[in-house]
Amino acid sequence: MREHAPQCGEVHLHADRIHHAEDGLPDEEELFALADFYKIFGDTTRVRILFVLYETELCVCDVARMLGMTVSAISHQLRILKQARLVKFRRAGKTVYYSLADDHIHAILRQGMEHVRE
Amino acid sequence: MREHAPQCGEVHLHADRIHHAEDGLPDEEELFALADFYKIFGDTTRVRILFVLYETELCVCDVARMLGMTVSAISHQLRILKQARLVKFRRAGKTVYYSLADDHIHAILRQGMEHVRE
DNA sequence: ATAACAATTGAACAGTTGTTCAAATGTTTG
DNA sequence: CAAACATTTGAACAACTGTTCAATTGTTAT
Repeated sequence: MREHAPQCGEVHLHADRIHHAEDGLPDEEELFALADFYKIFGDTTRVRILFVLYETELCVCDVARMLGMTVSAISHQLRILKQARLVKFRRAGKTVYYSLADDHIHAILRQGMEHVRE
Repeated sequence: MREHAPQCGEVHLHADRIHHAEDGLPDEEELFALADFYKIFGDTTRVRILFVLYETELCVCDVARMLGMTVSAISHQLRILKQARLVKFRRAGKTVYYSLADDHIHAILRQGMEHVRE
């Protein structure tokens, strides 16, 4: 990244277009944040976790059993979801219950699903 | 994946919750499609490309110059975006012009940006 | 046909990511 | 305090991803 870029011969012709395209561009920081946000949803395990949490809170063990995966694998992914503030948790004795962080997340999942179903 | 899952002692207590959570679950195929869809947006280069195409069509060379990357790298990513039907293209002589596939994509980008800006 | 240029493609490489396994926390109960 | 259980954590490994480089395709002009 950030090497000196090549030049096609039509720089002059496209100059106005390039200016136009550059005007409304979100800054780099925002684009990074956006990509990072999408990255979280871009894994099947994480999406599956989010959907089993759609209706109700569940403990790590239950999620693991429902998805047919190890508790460790789920815990690792829940940590990522937690850091991204997509899920929240509460401790009740030995067990930890996870749930979607807020209704905003429900909305995002619903929209995503609608888009896929077209 | 798909190994035999562990069991926490509280199976009985959580049984109803699990059933509830399982009911509305989208099938595996849809979840895969959803994750794949998000995966595309989960890369900084691709998101940057989509945003420079937000206002106007551009040729590969212009995109490369605007993002300070090689034509080859951009072309590879455009292929992915093309396969995912996020961009379309038209050929005009030697140059190939890319643009967002339809207004739906504009909407998705707008929404994503709003979410990041909170 | 040949040269020149835009774009695409494939292989290789480095960096990242998700799962597993083993060990460690934290919490409750005897 | 020790035992039992749910969860977390770290290291290691395999699989995947994005970029680079070199070679190729496709188009136009001479």
